[in-house]
Amino acid sequence: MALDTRTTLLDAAEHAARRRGYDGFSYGDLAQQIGIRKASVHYHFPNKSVLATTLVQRYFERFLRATEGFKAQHASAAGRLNATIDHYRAALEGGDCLCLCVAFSSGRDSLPPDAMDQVTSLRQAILEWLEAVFELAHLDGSIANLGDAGCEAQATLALLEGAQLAARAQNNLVPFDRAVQLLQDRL
Amino acid sequence: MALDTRTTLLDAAEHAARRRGYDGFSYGDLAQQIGIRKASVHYHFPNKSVLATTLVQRYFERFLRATEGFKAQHASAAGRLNATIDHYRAALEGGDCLCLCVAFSSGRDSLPPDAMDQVTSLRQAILEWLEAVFELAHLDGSIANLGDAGCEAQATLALLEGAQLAARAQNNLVPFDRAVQLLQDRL
DNA sequence: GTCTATATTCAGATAGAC
DNA sequence: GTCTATCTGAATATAGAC
Repeated sequence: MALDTRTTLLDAAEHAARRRGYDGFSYGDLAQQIGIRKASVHYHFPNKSVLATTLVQRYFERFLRATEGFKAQHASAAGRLNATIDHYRAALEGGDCLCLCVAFSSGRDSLPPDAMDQVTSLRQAILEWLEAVFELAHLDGSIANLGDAGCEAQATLALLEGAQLAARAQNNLVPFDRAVQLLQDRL
Repeated sequence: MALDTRTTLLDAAEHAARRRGYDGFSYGDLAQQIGIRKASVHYHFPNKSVLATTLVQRYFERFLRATEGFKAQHASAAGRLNATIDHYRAALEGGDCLCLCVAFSSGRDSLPPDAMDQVTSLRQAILEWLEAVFELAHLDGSIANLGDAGCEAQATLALLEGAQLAARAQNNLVPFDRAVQLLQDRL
């Protein structure tokens, strides 16, 4: 099934953004990668701000679908947290691809405000998901050594994003796995 | 005491790099900020790669001096870890300034290889410092709920760097404080 | 929808005067 | 050490032909 140009473009842009950040890819790069001219990229996304916003929106929707899947597949808090950890691990693609939230947060000042607002919303949604998981854990007892659900959520998101940075800095998954091991030991 | 131009330049560059990443500041920015022309910046640092490498080197030396201070001032593992957390908190400067390691790691692909090598070394030194702290904790018992020192070190670095990202995304220190609270509860 | 051609702006960098 | 002047390349973006 051949994808339309717009989708191919979004895929290429997302991958580039997650590897090199917002400043790190250009319309020229994207055009060359998918075999059209950069003026044609402007036909699909009139400017880079629109492209970035669309990118985060699509990423956001995918995240919501993913958590719906986790809820359907895992009844316990431990199962849902484990699935979330795997999600962040898989996003690394072996070690050189950050989650879009990390890639865009660190370059915050260069990101167009519209796109940054989207990132903030996404971040909030991730925190809410994690907080719900830890609230469930307080009921089902599937995670050891529980603290306040809000703090656990903030700490877990920080751990996952930091672990991604570490993996990327070394270009392999070992630092990620070591960083999350103590959390997984509680499951 | 008036600083020499070179030092003023390094200070401005470090601040800019930690706010906007490697791609996010230019010789023109620096020149304007300190009131000289950009050709004069090239006199002090012939190219941006040299500037970046110098920046990380200086940051590295400062980190080593900081940990020496922590060792002198705090005999317990808990005291040393708390000082390290404070160090990362202070580096945020209220919420819009990342540690150089985070700022440069996320833009890895655009960073000149020499500078990236320096970042890798710095990262390694931070991990060794944290690992030594957790090894001491195994002896002095000042940190509760201890796991393997290597994993604790990786997890702590990830937590601190992730907590910085969270604080920066929201432009205030609250997410940082919430993310590290459970760790501090163990001290 | 995609192209050529072009405008504008800005980046990193160098030569050479003072 | 700092300046003016200039080069080169690349980025975002637009106009208009096909």
